[in-house]
Amino acid sequence: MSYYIDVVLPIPLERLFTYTVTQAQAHRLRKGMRVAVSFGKTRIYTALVMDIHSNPPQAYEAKPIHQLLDEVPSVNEIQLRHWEWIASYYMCTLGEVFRTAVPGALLLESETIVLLHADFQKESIQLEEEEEMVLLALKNRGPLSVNDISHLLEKKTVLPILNKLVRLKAIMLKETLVDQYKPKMLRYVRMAKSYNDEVALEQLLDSMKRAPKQIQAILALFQLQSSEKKPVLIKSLQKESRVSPGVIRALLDKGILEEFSLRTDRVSYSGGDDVKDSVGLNQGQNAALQTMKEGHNDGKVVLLHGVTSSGKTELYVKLIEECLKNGQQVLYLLPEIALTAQLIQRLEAYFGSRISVYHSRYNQQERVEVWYNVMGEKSKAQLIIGARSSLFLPYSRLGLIIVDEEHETSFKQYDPAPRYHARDAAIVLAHMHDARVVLGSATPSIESYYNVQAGKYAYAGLIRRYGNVLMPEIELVDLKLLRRKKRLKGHFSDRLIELIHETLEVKEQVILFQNRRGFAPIVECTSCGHSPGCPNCDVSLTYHRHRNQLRCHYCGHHAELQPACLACGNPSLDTKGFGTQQVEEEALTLFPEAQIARMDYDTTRGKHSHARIIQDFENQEIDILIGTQMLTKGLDFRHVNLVGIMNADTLLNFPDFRAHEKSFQMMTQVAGRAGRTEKRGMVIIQTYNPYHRILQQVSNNDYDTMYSEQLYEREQYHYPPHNRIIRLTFKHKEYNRLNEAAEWFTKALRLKYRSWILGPEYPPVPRIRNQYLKHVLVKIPKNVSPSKMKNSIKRTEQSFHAISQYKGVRVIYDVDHL
DNA sequence: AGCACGCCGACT
DNA sequence: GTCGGCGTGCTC
Repeated sequence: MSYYIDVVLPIPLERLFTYTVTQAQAHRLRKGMRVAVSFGKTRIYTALVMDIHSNPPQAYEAKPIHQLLDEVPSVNEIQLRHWEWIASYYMCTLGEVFRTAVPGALLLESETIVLLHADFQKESIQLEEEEEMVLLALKNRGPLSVNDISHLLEKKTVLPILNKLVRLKAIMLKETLVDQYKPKMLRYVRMAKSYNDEVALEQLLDSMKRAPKQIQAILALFQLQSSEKKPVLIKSLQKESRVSPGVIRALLDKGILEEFSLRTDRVSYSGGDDVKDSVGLNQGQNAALQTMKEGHNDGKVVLLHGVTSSGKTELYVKLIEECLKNGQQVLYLLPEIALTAQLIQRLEAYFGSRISVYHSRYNQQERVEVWYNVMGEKSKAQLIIGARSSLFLPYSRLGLIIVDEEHETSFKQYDPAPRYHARDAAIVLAHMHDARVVLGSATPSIESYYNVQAGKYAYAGLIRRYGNVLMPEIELVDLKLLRRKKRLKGHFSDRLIELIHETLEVKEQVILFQNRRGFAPIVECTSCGHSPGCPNCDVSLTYHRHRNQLRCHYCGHHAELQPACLACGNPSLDTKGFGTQQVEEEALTLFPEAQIARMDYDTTRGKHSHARIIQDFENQEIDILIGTQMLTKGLDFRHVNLVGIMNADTLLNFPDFRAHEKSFQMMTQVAGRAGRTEKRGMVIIQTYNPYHRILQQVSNNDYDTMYSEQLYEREQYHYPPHNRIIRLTFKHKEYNRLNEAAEWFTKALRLKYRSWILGPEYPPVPRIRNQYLKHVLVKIPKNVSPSKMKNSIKRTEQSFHAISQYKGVRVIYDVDHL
């Protein structure tokens, strides 16, 4: 009997692929194990076994697999079911989910290695210069990768040359798997076995009378062994015995000591184990906890709606505690890596060594370690804190998922596929584990609140700040009025300046929020109106002052700022709009004594720069912190008493049906940074439109009115949460072809769904990296099942791609687009 | 996604 | 005349 396996490959292909395996392999293989398979002419991929059977494929001959990569499954059944749900719900392939879910280091790929052919007679053949270079390099440096050779010859396409050399039997090509994961090994020492009994040891020491340093080292080793009761690191022996490395080397060479290596974890908790019990809760918290538990007992997702600084974390701690006690795993999802540092610090106090962190700034090796620790149900990975990708770890006994700041849009992956929403995918995952879910926010998403109203989710509220600290006082400042009265200094109203002075005087801190980065987004010629744009993307370039540069935020293109307008030649360029940089400069002149720092995308590129700014601000080495969205993300600063929102209108005027919801959330969140201790904080919102509904709702902290007004509008226009949406993006480098293609697709959809299809429309930036874009928005009617509608769209795509002119047009699906 | 095969412009 | 561009199709 022959055996076959169906595997999924980490590439965007719809189908599974079938390979043959031997009987022995078939018996060892199980669903979820990795195998290396050759795919196509040259490549070797890591594939995942989905099925083992003995039905030979009809239309082709299956290839044998290259090798097994696992003894036990790397991916469990629940994960696979979860992946399948993601692939079907978010309209992507299982392979794309596979690629995103598994740490890169577990996905071995082949590399072509070039070797010299053993019995090649060089003299007999006349070779080209480049061919000679390759052979010489191979002779001198040994086997090389194709990449090395392309470096060597300083060109991209080297395969023709290599193929010719292969034909001449001068070289050979070999595919090798590169194992990317190397466990970190530490070097230890111990006495060689032969000296384990006392007699031998005494003899040894006697014989070493003339090597006092060596004796010193051996004695130190014994001392360390008895005091530490665990293997002794070579490093620590050296330090403890205070001998030179040579002495230990000599002992190792003589065979008196022997070296061994142990695998160690790169990521481990270094604090002590003196964790504390969770604190008592106040009355409001207790009531909320009770409600949450009832909700969970009804099998519902719980939305915890707690105003900023109301002590949501303590409630999470209680729930986590309970779960860990039952030996279950807990996942704590955060929207941004930026938040983790502060949160980890807080949670480590309770859960110490049971915490593992997982996010994209971790390197591959670290991620694999967390993966295996979760898989092995290790206690050090019982509580996972991470960004959305930590959803994919191999949990086997998940008891609780907390989605903190659930309203944050960064939970949705935008590019590449799978374009999943971590909050929603977490709820599905929890369901598969029969685990509980808490969604926490001070400003819940309309979607989640809607689910509460619909009775799908349970609701728990915390309306008071912890320690009865008052909610900040919010004051709207009318910029229009002030401008007329000439009471504006740059972008600062006199009221804001006054309050900043007051705050600085009492040594409190100020946060200024400006929702734009760069010095001035656009440069414009005042005589002809021309504004320099990006050559690859249809967008104006942004002016960055520190390098006197114009940059494109989409493709990274940059150019020097020209002294004169390129269109009309007049030296009349002017900057329009303003960003954090300009606010910073104005602040520097207005408040020369204050320490001022800026935090935005530009100042936080480095790995730790972000953490450093936060740290400095916490330590009150910074008085005024100016920043963008980053500042809204749940950071907890104790000495901030004034928050200034420089211009609320840039938020409100965003052309998007969620703009008002987002503005409310963002302003409420920034406002919440003010006054977290006894003193009541102050928030100044500067606007040209102080009677805007949303601004009124922000200043009255009136979530409910905001919700019902927004919901009403969304219902009118059939937007989420009332109707689900899918956004289709068409992409091609030819303008006309793209237009025709998008038109064709939209017409086909309209035949069936008529008014539920919007577009096609150009996005705000209609060309990125020389590719034209067009959007179509599909609203799913209430009486149509989303999965049916998705299938129908996919079928339309098939007919679409069968048309030869449209073959090269890419179609991208974004289900539940934000 | 890669990669090979296959057909048209600028050049040793 | 070739080298090399990327359009098209296939991968068990």
